[in-house]
Amino acid sequence: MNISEDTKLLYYFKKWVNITEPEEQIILSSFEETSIKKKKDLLVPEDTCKYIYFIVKGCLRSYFVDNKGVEHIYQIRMDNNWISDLESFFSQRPSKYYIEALEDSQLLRISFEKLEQLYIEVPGLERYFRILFQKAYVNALQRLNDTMWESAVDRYEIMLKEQPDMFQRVPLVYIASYLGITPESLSRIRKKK
Amino acid sequence: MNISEDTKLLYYFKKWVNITEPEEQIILSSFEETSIKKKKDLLVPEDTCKYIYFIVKGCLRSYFVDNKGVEHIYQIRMDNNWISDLESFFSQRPSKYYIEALEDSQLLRISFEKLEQLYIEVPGLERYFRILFQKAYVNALQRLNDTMWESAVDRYEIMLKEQPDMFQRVPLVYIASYLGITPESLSRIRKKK
DNA sequence: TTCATTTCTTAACATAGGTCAAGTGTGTGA
DNA sequence: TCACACACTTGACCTATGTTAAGAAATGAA
Repeated sequence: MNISEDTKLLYYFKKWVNITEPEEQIILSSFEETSIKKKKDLLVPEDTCKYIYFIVKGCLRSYFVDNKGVEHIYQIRMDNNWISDLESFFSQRPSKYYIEALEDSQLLRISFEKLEQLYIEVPGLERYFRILFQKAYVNALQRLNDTMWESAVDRYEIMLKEQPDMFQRVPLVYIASYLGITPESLSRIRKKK
Repeated sequence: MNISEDTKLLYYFKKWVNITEPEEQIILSSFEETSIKKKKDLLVPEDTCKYIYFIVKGCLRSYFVDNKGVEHIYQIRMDNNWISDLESFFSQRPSKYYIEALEDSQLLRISFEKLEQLYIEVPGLERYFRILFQKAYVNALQRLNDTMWESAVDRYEIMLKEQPDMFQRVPLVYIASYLGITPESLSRIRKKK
């Protein structure tokens, strides 16, 4: 693992919990470096999600395909975020989702078994992930409220304000799906500005 | 704290983590019993949410009021579930939400400070809440997907199947709002059956 | 540099669900 | 036990967004 990658990961852990020197080594040895090319899948339906991934650099989406064959994106994640199918990962049962790279991406991954072991060896990480999921849950509820009660126009503007970088790196088709609308609608919304 | 209440709370902790005898005592002494009458508020906007509540028995909703004065319910919780405004609780900043009792309810509450202390005294609880938030997050994403991609009819049917008890105890106006539709639409959906 | 593919836009039309307004029951507090 | 608020329904009409279909613009591989 090179310097920039491990300092990045540890930096994000240390933002929320104290990690000792020896713990740092245990953590670093539990993660594996991996990379994935644009348009390749990290996970496909029916496979069990074996890892949680920290995105060192890159961009990925997770989506499912409904019974009419339409793709529905529920997450787009970029640098310094985590991506996985937690439902499959924690139950260790087959996933319903795809995770696909939208850019060539560098990742750090940890397996289910290693993470369980790490929680025991470095109790601070249990705290880190408690806080991470807590925040993720609060964000998901906020996004749920927006989806239920804000118009497509307002959701677009919220996203434009809160994640402007996505509009630089992600095709609008995907952003439309993430917003819960069609590409045609997004196009109309953008035209009105 | 009476026997049925404390066994209930500990039962739910023990479902996911090991708790020793002395730890049980620490936990029980950190929670306070409280109760609330139907239609009373546990939390109102601008107040900081001081507690997380475990619902021993009862039913509560949390909602916000938009700038047109319309109420939007984002959670309805009944027996053996937790309720709070986590955003306000964890940041200890003013809330945007109401939490209101839909039935006379018995609760166990723990304050922010006590919980932080408890995480240190009983590390297993850090694990318990990590797992709790993890599951809550996965559920919130599932609900988000349903809201974005399923029709109102399908969402109604999913809810009818997964939370049939709510239909026995909660007025349809509130269920409609929770589903993200108007009471009129819910009425029409039910008529078609 | 060119062709093919992907991405984005536009327009005409369709529809789910919202809005407004007017009911009918029904439970509960005076 | 009366009345009044609350819960729910119904109908007419409206609007945001979806659907279908076509083509323009941008991107990238040969």
